[in-house]
Amino acid sequence: MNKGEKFDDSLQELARLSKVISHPARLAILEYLAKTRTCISGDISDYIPLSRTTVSQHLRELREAKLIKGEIDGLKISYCLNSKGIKRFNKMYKSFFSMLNKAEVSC
Amino acid sequence: MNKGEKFDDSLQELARLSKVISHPARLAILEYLAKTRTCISGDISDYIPLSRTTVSQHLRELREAKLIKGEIDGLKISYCLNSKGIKRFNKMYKSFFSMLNKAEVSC
DNA sequence: ATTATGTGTCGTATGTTTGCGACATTAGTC
DNA sequence: GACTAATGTCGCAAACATACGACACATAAT
Repeated sequence: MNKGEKFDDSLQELARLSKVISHPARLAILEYLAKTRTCISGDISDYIPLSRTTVSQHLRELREAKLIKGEIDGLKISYCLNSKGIKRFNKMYKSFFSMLNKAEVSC
Repeated sequence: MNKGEKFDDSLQELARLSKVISHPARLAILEYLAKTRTCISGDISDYIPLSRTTVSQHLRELREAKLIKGEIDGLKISYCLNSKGIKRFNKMYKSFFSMLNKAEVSC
């Protein structure tokens, strides 16, 4: 039950980040931001078939995971990809999976 | 609510696979199988601080996601990495993230 | 100062995941 | 056949995630 103790930190962080991208809405948001590099704000909820409230929550999770950034710009908020955070995630992902790929499979 | 309709198939599948690796226990199992290429069976539950039942459930999820294979070998079951499934996952992951990395960030 | 607009946060309902003990199953051993 | 060992499956409880309407908050326009 003592989650903090049971598993290796790096496994826990990779798990945490994977969870963030484990929802189609969040992937769709990232995809949308990649396409419209103009970092448009929450009219993302027109593009995605979910209520504005729900989209806002997904945006928060993405922001907390440092996969996107949000900048206040007058009335609107401009969201965009956080390439630093994305690269960090990529690095963790790669190092885990290259370990798996190096392993010999013997069955 | 009609999950099947809302999002693109490829997003949904990437989300589904990401969810599988979004738990430290499942990552720990994969790591263990990579280290001990001898594909040892469910004494994984000695290595991981969870009950045998719980480990067995995680193994099932990994198997259903085609990230591992299990072969009956007399009384024991030999689990090992499913490199084909892992590669497939890697491909999906890469194609999504290379799209993100190509995007210009404008804020 | 009132109103309209773009947002975020709270509370709540409903669904999903996690973890586990108790039971079932199957393969070898005596 | 009865016994043990290695597993898997069922059913429950507790924790967590998802979705949303109602409300609160700011900024800008009138």
